[in-house]
Amino acid sequence: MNVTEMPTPQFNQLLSAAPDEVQKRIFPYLEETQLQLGAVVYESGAVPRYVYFPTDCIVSLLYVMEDGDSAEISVVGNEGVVGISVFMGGESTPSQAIVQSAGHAYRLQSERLKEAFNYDADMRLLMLRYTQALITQMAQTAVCNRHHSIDQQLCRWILLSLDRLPTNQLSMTQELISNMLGVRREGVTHAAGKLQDEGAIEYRRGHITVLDRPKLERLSCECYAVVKTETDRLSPQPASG
Amino acid sequence: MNVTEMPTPQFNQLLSAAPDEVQKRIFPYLEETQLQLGAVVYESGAVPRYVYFPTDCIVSLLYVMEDGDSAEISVVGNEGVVGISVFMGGESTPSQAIVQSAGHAYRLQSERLKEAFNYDADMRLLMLRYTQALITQMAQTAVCNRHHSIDQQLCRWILLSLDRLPTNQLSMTQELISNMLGVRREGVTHAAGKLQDEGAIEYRRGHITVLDRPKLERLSCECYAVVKTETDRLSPQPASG
DNA sequence: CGGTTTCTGTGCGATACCATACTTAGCCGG
DNA sequence: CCGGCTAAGTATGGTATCGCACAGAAACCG
Repeated sequence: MNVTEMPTPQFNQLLSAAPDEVQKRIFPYLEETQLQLGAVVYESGAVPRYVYFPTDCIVSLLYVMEDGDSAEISVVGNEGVVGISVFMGGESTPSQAIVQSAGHAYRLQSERLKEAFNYDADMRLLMLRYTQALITQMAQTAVCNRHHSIDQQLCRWILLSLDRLPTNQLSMTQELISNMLGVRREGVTHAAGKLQDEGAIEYRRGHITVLDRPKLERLSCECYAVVKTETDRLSPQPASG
Repeated sequence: MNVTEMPTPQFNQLLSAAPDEVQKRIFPYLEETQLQLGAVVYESGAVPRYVYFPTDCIVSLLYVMEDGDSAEISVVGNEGVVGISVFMGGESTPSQAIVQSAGHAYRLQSERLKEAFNYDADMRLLMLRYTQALITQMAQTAVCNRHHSIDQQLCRWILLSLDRLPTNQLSMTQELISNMLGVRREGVTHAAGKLQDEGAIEYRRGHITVLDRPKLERLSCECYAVVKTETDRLSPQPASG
């Protein structure tokens, strides 16, 4: 896939799996957008005017605390949508959505998704099953934060990101990763150094290349597998046509 | 409230706020149940046959890891329902639900809730808004696990429990609390000792009495307030009639 | 090509929490 | 009232992570 070209809406799994009738209704209103690294998709407490369906970008849901410390709650790629609070009925959420890996997404006016959600039972099921996968991810993040080492969490984080990208390379500084994991930058340096020594990854100034994915999976805690399995289970079957 | 008597369904806020028509449909099928401390309401990965609407008990959603370590993901009292995966469409979840404070709940066959959910848009909104509050709680748990001390987390945990009980006393051993928080029992002993020295709580063998709630709120991290505010915001207005 | 910025590596002390082992104390049943 | 059990307190040492300070190195930019 040439990342400078806008992929079609089918690259987002939710849009792709949406019922035909819903596709007819909302596809005309989808707007192609390019999301820059670090862009804030929505702010904490704000009512999002648009929801975003990523195709080749990654958006992180982040909670930023009063003292500026932060922690990633979950991550959204082309398997999902940013802005579930729109159809969950709460409008806003206390978290923030920021672009973790630049790329493209389709945006849609919140109201249009809400309509489709209320109008079509299949669409609703699709969105709710995705939401449940997201819930699993948040729950597992809580567990992981409690019990696992930075090393393990870094593995989990890289793998989750990798699953949402077409390449085996992440463009991320250790500083940014540390913000996501909610740890010090030095901690990430240390963990990444170990992974490099082990030959699992290679990195240089803002770029991580995964060399040995199986090794990364072995070094990760069980949290990655749990999230992955549950996300797959709850994902729509790839459209046969 | 006499805890040996079964409260009416109205003691659960979701049942109480359910649309009249839904109440007519499902109330006849509600079954009073008594939940013992430690009872497993549903197992990880199982498809729950019943959902539970607590009235004066507390149920914790817990994740238990391969090595036996555990962590509480969120907590459900009379403001909510245990078994959201039933209407979210995923059927099962990787977490476990266990009774953290004994008491009563109404149970309902999962299918009946699912029907009501699909049948009635207001009911759906009610359940989804509650689910969003639950999501906030999980997200905040993740953040809290990452950044806050055991002392702060204990305060948060006591306050969240207190909000779901009619008294200012919790019947909990430090051992159980440590399982919930995912820390060692000694850590809880230490933190609880400090809170007692400060005059915020008093405890003896399995019973914690809150003496100075405002102090507890001050000693807690911001996480409690965030969850409380968001839960209140998303809660149904108390039925006027 | 040289200067500047940004990213990464390292060292050091502080600390919160863990693991283990053991002791003390409260509660309950006989 | 006395044993026994379980809950809670304490001691010691180890380790992961933090906080801070700074040094080296790669990319970038005129």
